[in-house]
Amino acid sequence: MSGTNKRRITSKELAKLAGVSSATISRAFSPDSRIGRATRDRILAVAREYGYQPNAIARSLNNQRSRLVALVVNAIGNPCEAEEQQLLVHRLQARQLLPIILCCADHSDRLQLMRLASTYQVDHVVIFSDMVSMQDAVDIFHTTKPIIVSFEPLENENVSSIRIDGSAAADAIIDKIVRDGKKRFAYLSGTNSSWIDKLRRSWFAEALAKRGLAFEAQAFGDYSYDSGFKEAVLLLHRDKVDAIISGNDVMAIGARDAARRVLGRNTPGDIAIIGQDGIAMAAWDCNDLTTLSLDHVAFIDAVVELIERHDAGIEGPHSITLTCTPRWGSTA
Amino acid sequence: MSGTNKRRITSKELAKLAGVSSATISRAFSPDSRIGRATRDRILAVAREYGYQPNAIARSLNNQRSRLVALVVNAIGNPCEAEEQQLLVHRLQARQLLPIILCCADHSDRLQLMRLASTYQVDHVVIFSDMVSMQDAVDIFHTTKPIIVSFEPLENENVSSIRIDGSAAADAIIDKIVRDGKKRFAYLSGTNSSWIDKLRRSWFAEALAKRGLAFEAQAFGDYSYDSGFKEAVLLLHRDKVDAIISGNDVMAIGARDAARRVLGRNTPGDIAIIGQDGIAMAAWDCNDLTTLSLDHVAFIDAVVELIERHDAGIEGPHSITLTCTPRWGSTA
DNA sequence: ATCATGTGTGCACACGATTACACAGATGCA
DNA sequence: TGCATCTGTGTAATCGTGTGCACACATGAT
Repeated sequence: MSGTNKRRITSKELAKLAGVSSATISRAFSPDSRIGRATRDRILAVAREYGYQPNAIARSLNNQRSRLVALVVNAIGNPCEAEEQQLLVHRLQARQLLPIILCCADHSDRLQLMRLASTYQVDHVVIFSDMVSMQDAVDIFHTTKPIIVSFEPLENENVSSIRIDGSAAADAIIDKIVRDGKKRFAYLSGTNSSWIDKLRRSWFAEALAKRGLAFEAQAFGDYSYDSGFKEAVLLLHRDKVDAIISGNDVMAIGARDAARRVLGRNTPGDIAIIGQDGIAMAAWDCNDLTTLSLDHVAFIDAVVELIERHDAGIEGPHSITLTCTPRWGSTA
Repeated sequence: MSGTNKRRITSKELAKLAGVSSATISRAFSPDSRIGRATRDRILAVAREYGYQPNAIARSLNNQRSRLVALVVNAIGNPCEAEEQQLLVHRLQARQLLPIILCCADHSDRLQLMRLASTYQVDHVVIFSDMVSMQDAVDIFHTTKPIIVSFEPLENENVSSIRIDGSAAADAIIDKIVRDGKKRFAYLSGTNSSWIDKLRRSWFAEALAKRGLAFEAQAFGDYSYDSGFKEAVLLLHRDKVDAIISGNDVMAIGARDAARRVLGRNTPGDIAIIGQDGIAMAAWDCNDLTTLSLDHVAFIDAVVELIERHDAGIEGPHSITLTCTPRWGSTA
């Protein structure tokens, strides 16, 4: 019984064992279907005895519903996304949905991967990555009717999206930095020019413009600690800035380390460093980062809400807007 | 054509469009099957035109191979595992295998989740979590013949495992700490008593025993930064230890912060702090942790190797052993 | 011309479940 | 009793592919 690798038993075989038809087996496993109380109990007992469980692949084929959800992410290790991924996976599993992770550095590989996932007839698609074009996604997943998307809105009946508004929080942060006397601002991008990167940058750019200021320097990293470290050295040394707005928290930590270690500058006195995301690590004692943070729970609540509407078959593209708040630390 | 949500076209419909039978369609998509060169080209052209792709669910049902792989993990955000998860996901995808993530805090929920995944006829199972009993795993996945397992070896024809040996590295690390004059050692566990936690602890315990020493204190965290911080305060204040061996790197960072911030102690002078895992963050300038590290690439190579043997149908339980090495930082 | 061989295609069934439909028996009501 | 209604079960079709078998045709050797 335990550990032996017999072939899995099928519904037809179980039917013979229980002295019923395979249709009745199926009914015993469907919560609300016409079946006698006694019959169901007997079948479930026999099923337990022989370790029977309905084959989800066969069921999916018949149902036209796979209960699989594709999650397209930039990276699994990346803390910025990991916390949200973790939450979402839990929420999905509570709804008996299984997440398939699609994660790819290269662009054409990513499209290939999305096509592969689409052949598995996934019921929903959640796109965390800012590297994928929504139009590509729509083209590939045009059968799973609406697709759930973070960030990038697209005028398409099949796309629901979550919009993020960080302008008020950025304004509050810039306000404090300016009052502290900082004058030369730099923006440290996470990618060359993704949709979300431009959006985040614009919040701060507008806050600066309102005060007659602008970014005096611009650097491009790749969202990693190392790139934050390296670019910060350049910004501080070459451009002599005294405030760095980073595209995410991890690069901000790298920048802080660079300022402290390589150039002997301290925050917030010599230089202000601002993160974005509000990951747990930002609040660690050794970091204590000032950051524009998004409520991860609210974000995932929104994703789940969109998935539920999709599941319920409510028509039309949906959109939910979330606003960010500042987290005040000792780096600004 | 783009973004419209027509129903996906089936092989039978495409057959009609291309003027062949559905069997021929199938053959056009199977790399080595007897089909005329010209016919295949024509079919592929028509398929591209109508956006046809074979339905993987139906294929899985027929094939008895789903090309799905279940990954059982403790947490997605957890950096200790995330780097390996990331690597593995890439390697799987290169082999056209799709990873399903199973991630659960609660024990009975986890079993439930594994049962759910098993109904999807996953081809392989990789268990990263030290919280799941191998016997449970074997019972649940007894149809997917061998299952791939990290860490815990189990005498079972269906289980292949990867063994980790950190004894030599632990010995080298203890050697240095003892020479530095440290005398009172504490072990900071990540879980109450998981298999891997006991194993890791034993490497250091033996190294101490060899020198006539032993752990004088023991604390239990949960692999998180916060628990490392909290438990370290107790260990340093109550037990007056001067060396802490942590079950992973993240808790070690928490312990270091606690020592520095709450009690004003510095490493490695006042106290030695040792991590385990060798995650990228350990090498960040702000951390520079001394840690017993495992080569993640080699680890994932081993996992993939086991999966390939499984795929190739090579019988028998397999096992691969990896050895750890020390990473020297400024915390010991 | 005959036969062996090889190539390309269609037919029909299998994979393991769900479900519309039909039907037998029980129940209720007049 | 006669008829309508409801309950529980079986039959058979269906979901979309893959593949063994049969067969038609082309090729080549004798």
